[in-house]
Amino acid sequence: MNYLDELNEPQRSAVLHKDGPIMIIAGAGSGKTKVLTTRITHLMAAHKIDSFNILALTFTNKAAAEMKERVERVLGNTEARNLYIGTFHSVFARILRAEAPKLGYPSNFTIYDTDDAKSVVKAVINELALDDKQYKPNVVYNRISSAKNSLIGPAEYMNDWALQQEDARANRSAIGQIYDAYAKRCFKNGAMDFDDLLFKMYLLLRNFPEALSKYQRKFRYIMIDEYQDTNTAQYEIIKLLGAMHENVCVVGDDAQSIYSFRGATIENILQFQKDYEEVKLVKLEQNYRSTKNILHVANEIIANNKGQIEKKLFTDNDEGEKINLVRTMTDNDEGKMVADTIQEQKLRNHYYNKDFAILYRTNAQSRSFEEALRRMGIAYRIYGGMSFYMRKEVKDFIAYLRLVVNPNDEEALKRIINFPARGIGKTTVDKAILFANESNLSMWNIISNASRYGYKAGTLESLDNFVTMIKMFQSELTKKNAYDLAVIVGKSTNIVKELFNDKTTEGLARYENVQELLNSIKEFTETPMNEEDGEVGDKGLGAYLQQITLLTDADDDKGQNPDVVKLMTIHAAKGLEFPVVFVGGLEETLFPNAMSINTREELEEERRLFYVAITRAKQRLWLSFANARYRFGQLQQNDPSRFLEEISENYLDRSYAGGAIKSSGGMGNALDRISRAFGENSYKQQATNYKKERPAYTTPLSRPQVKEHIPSVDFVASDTSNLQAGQKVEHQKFGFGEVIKMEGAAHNPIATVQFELNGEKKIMLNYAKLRIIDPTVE
DNA sequence: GATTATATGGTTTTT
DNA sequence: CCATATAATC
Repeated sequence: MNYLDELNEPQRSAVLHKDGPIMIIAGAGSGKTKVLTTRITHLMAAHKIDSFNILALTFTNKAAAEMKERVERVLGNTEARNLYIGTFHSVFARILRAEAPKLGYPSNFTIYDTDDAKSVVKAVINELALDDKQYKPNVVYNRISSAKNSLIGPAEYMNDWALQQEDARANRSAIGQIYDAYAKRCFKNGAMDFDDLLFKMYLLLRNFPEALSKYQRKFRYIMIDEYQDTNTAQYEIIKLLGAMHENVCVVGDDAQSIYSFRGATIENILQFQKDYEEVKLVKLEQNYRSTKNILHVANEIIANNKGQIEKKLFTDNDEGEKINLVRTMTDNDEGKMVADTIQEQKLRNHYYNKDFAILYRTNAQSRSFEEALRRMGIAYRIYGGMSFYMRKEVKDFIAYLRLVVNPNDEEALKRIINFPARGIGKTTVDKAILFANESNLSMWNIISNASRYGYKAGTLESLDNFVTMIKMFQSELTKKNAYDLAVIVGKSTNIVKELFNDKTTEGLARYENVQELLNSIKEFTETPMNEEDGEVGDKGLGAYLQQITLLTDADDDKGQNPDVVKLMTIHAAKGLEFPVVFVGGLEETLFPNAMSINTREELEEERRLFYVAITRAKQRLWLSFANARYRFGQLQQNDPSRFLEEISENYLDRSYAGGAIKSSGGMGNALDRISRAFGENSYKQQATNYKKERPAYTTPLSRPQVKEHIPSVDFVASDTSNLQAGQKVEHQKFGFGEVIKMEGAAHNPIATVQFELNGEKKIMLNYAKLRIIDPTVE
């Protein structure tokens, strides 16, 4: 049991606590995952608790996978496979799938992602003949979502006086009606949205005592990660599940609560102690992650929030360096500064790409970082934003698969009934939807009996062909695995062929995405699963679809280059750590965000977010802000973030001008003077606020003027040993061009290239990277 | 009914 | 700036 030796005192007491409720307040970097995994291990190894009886819920698949892996490693056997470790959503989806009939749902129900759900909301709003300017689908969806997260159903919503008042004041009193129609539509479609996975789980446990007792008996030990981010629905479910054994262990940090917009409430932490007679409380306050400087600044920031659970984070780690604070002129300069600095740090301190993370408040900020990194040839990966499964071509393909599994899935049907174009247009579809609503049948039901509904002969034929095709797929459902069936779908619908024939760059990318999708389906069918007795642990399409919607692109790193700089929002970075962290965009209106400065609660959440960002860093931390940045396509001036003023000056190093150019008197100043002369505002700002400050970081002028060229996404250096005159090439900086002549010795070949943007250049092939565009020369 | 041109409006964060 | 929605045209 030597795993216990690696723990400090409070950690060990948390692990050794076996029965009864326990709450662990775990500061940033205090080893909370270690405690959770060790506790699971200990329950199994020392107390002989059956792995089937342990439930651990996390917020991300990644966290779940990591926990499982760590338990497995310590245990040294495959017992960990039987643990129920997963996200709230995926674990509940799995349970709901088994129990769906109780709720009147088919067990192959579809899971609607946010896009699908909003589209249903929109359709419902139109059908109710409401104005979508007044009832913006986004707004309505958010209200429905938060109602569900508070366990308020349509009927309760319409009877809730406060909610009705609120909606009436906003001139949106029909939201309850929309909610009702939306819920009914989802039910008819055999679909649940993300929030339903929680809401229906709650209803299952509340309304079906035998189901409740079944899962209460099964989950003798329950562990909850990131407890500060649970919402009412999650809280009530945990309470129900844990009521029999009361072996509930929650781990959280009130200082890192950043999901209140999703209904999370810190109240759950305070409430937890009141729910049980005696709750053991453990505080983990030793930080093993960051330097003293970084931790000090983090503590300093968070101290500005009122009403926290008292704790004092400390570390035995080194002092470390001061925190770098860099001002740049624009968001593009900020990107360049970060890229330059990464380059420099790699050389100076021997970091790899994977040691760096660039964090930001909003997804839109990734652009300038991305461009700068690409220009410097630094490998990177953006997490979040548009995920793979949200891309149009991928969603279209998946819509076919969804329809095959669940023909009542109207969203899927609408998506592909005329894709690729097969002469079933808007009029036809609208008519079908109308019939469907009138008769309370599914749209699929209408079109598969189209002859009864008075369609014209031509339309009827198109519909029949479509229905026949889908039915053909369905007949293969039980005979073929997910991959084989997907291949048939791809072939019969012509999707793959059509994309293949599209030779534009985007078309190529789309084709590759669909291929990647097929690969992932193949991988799914070939990977053995750890399904439990009796459950539908099959390799069919239904099983595949069930998991896919709950994946985010942060979850699959497989097959990707592991040595990359990581870019993500601060929200997405929660729970992660990196040797070197850049936090960009520390400006008023951006961070804190303009949407979140109206109440103390909102502002404090922004501050916690900043706290989370800082505490991701292990060794070095850069904070940056730009005088001006593009927003909505327009240059916008911003003041530096108020949070920066909360850091004491002696922990900051403002001298850092970024990358190779430490400019205290050279280029930067000159450029600064120029920009002052140009922009009155920036001048004023500098004169008032930044007298003492270093010049803003700007791109050095010393390099020859090169017309901007952003390398292609797929830029890879080609083998140029046989390069010949006449071939077309791409250079990372100079852009596209044609080789005019070859010269130089064999060991040092030189190509003269005529570039479209930058004229004739001599390129030494031993050093330059060229991508050959057409390898064949006539 | 399909394809193309123009308008509009939206960025906070996510399972 | 970008993506999607609507209008205009074939």
